[in-house]
Amino acid sequence: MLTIARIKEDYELLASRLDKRNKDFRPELTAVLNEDEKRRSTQKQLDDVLSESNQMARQIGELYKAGQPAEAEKLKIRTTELKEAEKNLSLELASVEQAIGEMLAQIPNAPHEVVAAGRSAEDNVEVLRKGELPALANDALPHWEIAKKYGLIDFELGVKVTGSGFPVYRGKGARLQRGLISYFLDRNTAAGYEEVIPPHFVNEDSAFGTGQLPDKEGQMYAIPLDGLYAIPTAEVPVTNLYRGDIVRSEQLPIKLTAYSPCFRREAGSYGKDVRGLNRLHQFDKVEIVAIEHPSRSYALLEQMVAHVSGLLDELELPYRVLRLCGGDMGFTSAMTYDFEVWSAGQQRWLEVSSVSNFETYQSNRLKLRYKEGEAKAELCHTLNGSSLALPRIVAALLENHQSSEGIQIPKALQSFVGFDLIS
RNA sequence: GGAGAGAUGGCAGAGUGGUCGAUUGCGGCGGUCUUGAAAACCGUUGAGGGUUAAACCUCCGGGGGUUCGAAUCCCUCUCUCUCCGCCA
Repeated sequence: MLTIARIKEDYELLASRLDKRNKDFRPELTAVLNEDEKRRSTQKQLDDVLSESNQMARQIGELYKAGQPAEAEKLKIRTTELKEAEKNLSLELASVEQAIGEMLAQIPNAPHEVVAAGRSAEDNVEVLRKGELPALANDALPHWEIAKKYGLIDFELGVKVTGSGFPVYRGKGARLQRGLISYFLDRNTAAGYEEVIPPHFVNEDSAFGTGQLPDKEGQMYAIPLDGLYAIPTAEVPVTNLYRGDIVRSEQLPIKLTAYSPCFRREAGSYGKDVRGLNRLHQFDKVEIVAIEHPSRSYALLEQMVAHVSGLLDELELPYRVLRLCGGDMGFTSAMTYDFEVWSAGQQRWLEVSSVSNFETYQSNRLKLRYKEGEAKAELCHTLNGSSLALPRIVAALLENHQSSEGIQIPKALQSFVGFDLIS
């Protein structure tokens, strides 16, 4: 969430940045400030009442000690009034605070200065394009046909066991998954990310901390009996490792990487976009998460983008990098780069990674701060990105690297999967 | 799943109704001493709200209650530990 202090100080700047999202948030921002005025005055009234109560309690104690219970009883009449006032003011304060919280939750992050204003994916800015689009034979297949032909993935079996969107990987298909996960993790740790294995379920506090709750509740699988949610991405448990912490500035940046299965309900998805591996309810992903000092977070974002680019280079996949426009960016992000690989069998671009800087939007919810010297604790910046999401990478590998001999495995991957050809 | 114990500041650990936001130790920071370091000694050291600054208010796992007054008493939830049972 945005902080009230920042809304107050940088009102016009924030409002104009938010304009990039193609909506005027001035009414919302103003409402928050008004409500905050109310909060402060209520708080003040309550504090005064509490202050008087504390004084009276002290006096009463002293009177009892001095053997003057009659005097003490007299004072108690006033404390009864104070208690009533305290009760009312507390309720009022709680409701004002709740209102502020709900209002702030409705306001997305303010896009960074360089982010283009825009309405939809049409307005995204391509910042990099790399690799040759392969010229495939006329009988080239989409990945779901290839997966079937070589017995790599069984979608029907997944339907029987669980439901659609839960594929079963077999043989070299399964081995390819495992190899890719190892490959990504090794490359990430070599780049300075600490490997972690997080829980695959999180509690409500964690889901709120990274912004899945309340807005995306319907997108997560829930286990109401235990108050848990299946993670939609490792970002959630990994970022929440530091929820509520105050780290010392020397510890920054904190860089973490984690493999996890990801679970998404994808309610409302249908059609050719969800064919094969394009969109699944369960998929594997290796994530990178970073916590950084505000002054260096954008430099780190660029590093993360370069790192992910390096992976795609090694996988010999043609790709492009887009800086999302305000209208296409996620609710919590200040700047996002999307990576799309070319799917030769489908003749379309597939998103395989999204690398974002959330600035203080997440850390404000997480109460994740750093302390520099003796200065007051300040909010950290949080970043994350996929490095990488497996299914569409697999789709692109199968489609782009197909030939009459079979599927050629890129050199960088061969030692991880243990073979160089699927045939 | 059954029985018991517990949850206090970065850590350890006092505190069982009235100047307790909290004794003390360790750690951290600053200083004295030293060529430098260690040791010793002195000082300092939680977070949030609020204020020009102060005053002031809140926080002793979460929530509720008793009381003029709660870290301390009661209820409840969560979590941790010990023992038993079960088990990858």
